[in-house]
Amino acid sequence: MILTKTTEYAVRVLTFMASQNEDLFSAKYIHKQLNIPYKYLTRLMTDLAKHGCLSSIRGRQGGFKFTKKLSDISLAKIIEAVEGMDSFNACILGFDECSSDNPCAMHYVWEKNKAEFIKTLENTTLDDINHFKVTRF
Amino acid sequence: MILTKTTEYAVRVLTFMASQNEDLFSAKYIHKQLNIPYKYLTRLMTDLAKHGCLSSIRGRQGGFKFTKKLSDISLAKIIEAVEGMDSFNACILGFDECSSDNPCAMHYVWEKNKAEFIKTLENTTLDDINHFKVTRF
DNA sequence: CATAATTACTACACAAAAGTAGTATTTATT
DNA sequence: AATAAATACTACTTTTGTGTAGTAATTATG
Repeated sequence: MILTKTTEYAVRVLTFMASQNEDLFSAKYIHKQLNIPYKYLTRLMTDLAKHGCLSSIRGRQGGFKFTKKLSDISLAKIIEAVEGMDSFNACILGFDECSSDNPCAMHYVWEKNKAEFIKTLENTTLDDINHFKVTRF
Repeated sequence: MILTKTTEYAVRVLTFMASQNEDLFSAKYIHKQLNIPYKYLTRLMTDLAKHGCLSSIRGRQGGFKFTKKLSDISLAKIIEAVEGMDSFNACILGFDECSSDNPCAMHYVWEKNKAEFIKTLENTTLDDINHFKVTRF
């Protein structure tokens, strides 16, 4: 597995929102559009709001919206908000410390791919993704 | 998360065995050396044997050993035996089908890294790893 | 002011992964 | 033949991630 289910949801929600020409989105609406379990989704979005990926507005006619620029929200930030980037920064074999000085069996192999991947996650923002071809959320 | 805990164990066990100048290894010995829960380990190793990564020898003085060449056992094979390479081949956002024709939001971003990573997993064998610097198993 | 529609919170239920325990089976040693 | 040491199998327990349910708090609308 690469991303947890919850992170999948988070990315789908945020990229979807970014792709629509709307300001405010209710959890109910997103639930219907993306078919993500409603209650689980509300908790996730509240969480994303707490981590600064979104702003939430309570009460009737409330919902969620971006207040940050889309170009300031990277995939790495989203992942960090949900499962944490440690999933990727940490040693792939689970050792507490792992470095070129004291490497695990996969250190060398994973080193390069990891650096590339993390760089991509850090450099790719919702704004970038908005310019890609995406046919499903 | 990249690899499941069980896959971590599998890689640690096999790379460790490959690094030692021994023919036969008991689960008990590996448990002591690598500090992996004994019962869980025996099940895993039996499983690895069933998938052809190892051969098992029952009875007193029994144990596990390689019968294939180390250069024939790739990381991809090990992962396939435990969690399955689908973890990596499948769409990173969990869609059943995902292609350049019908891409998810991360398709483009993950495409290149994924290809690289999988190629590395397929091309790197226990024999290769044996030639790397590894200080911990 | 009452109601309705929304987010926020809390507790529980379910499922999958990880770990534990006990027994059966096999085979070398005595 | 009996014992000991190993793998093989099966069932159970624990932990974690995912999903469900109900209620509280907030705020626009009538």
